[in-house]
Amino acid sequence: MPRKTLKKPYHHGDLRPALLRVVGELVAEQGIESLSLRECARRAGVSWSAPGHHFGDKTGLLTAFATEGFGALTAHMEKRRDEVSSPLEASAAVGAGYLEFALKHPEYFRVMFRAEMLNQDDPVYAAASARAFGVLESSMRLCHQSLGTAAVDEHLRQRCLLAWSAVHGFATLVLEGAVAGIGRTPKARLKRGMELGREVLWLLGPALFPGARRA
Amino acid sequence: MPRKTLKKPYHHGDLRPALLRVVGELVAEQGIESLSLRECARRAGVSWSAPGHHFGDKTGLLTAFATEGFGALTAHMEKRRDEVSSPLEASAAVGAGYLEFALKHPEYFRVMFRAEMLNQDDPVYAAASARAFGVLESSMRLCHQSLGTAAVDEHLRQRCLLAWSAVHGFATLVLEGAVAGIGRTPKARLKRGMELGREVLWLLGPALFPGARRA
DNA sequence: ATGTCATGTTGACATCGTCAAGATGAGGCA
DNA sequence: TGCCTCATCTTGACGATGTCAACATGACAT
Repeated sequence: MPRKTLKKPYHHGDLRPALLRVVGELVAEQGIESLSLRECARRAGVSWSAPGHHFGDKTGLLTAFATEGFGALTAHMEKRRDEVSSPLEASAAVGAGYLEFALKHPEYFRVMFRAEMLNQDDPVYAAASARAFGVLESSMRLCHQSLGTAAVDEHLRQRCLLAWSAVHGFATLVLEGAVAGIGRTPKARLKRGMELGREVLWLLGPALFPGARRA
Repeated sequence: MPRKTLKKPYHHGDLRPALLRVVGELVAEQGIESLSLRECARRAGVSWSAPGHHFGDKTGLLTAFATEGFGALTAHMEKRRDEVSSPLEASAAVGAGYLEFALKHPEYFRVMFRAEMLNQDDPVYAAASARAFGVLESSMRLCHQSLGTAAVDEHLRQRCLLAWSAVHGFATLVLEGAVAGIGRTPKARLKRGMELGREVLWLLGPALFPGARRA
């Protein structure tokens, strides 16, 4: 069976992934608020209620898209982590990777944390988001072990939460246009956001790794 | 003319503030996504398109509501700041006040930063949000001056951004249900969120005030 | 070949945001 | 007082949306 035919066949053949791709396109082009199931269906070349059969409802579609986003975020952080050698560099790379992903793929990032539009009880979603947080946590634990600073840090969870909060908050504020002097185009946001972000997050060092000397 | 009459008069008499109050109620009860102008109008006891005459469109209404929220946030942080004596306590109080406001008034907080639903070019909105950030910035500047640590800190802006990012990120993650072990009811979120938040934000000390010794 | 069932379509309905046109009445001005 | 003006509110209308039920198609197993 051909993947693409000129005469449109009754069955799309690959609708589910196609719809997820379309969601990304539309959110990137026009934002989330104006996203509609019918427009997704139109762009996918399919009738207006076809998405319902694959995702149940709008919440289901966005939950699936967010889940995909968490997978991509996890992969991106792991990739950045594996590009450096020392555990301390790895932690920094994971944090920078988180920010980089948010600024490079705002269409994912903006959906991933919009609880009201998602079904957070979906076990696949929950697992994907937990895995992403796990990358951050494991890199920090490894860092503390390697540094010898409190191999069992009673505050490890708090430090992870602090790191996550800082990087997530910075990304959110930049994406929502709350940080002055960044620019509004995605390109400007990525460039200036990463520059400023590295400076800001670098200051976190003494809070996250109290025992380590500054590099 | 009586403020409230049993027979509803043709003119509401106080519709603008009434609608803003209704927005807060509805967002608190049912979230933002399901908020509709028509339901606001219904609850205000007014016809479905009356809001348009006061706020233009939905974006205008939400922008006005968000502006009100920034005013309330500013007042709350200033109140908490003025309850303590030392500059360092004041900075901590401002940060805790930010978090407390977010958890106590999620109906405001969730709207205030939803850029896509707002008209960020509105000068009143921009001024209100700038004033809120100003409270945080001035308290930190005062703190550094008082501590004598780099009366002119070249990294002051970055440190402000770090503080803002951390407290904003933590509040956001808690509100979006991303932090495990907090609970989902507003009451539980407020209690556990503030407890955990104080612990987490406390760790920021060395990053924000490198010269100061821990209290 | 036959039947089953996932996949996709069509029709219908309530609701929504927004605009234009009309109704109401409070307050200024004679 | 009587009239006029204009901000305020109502009503009517329109296209768009999410969701459901009923129906059509055709891939695949038997």
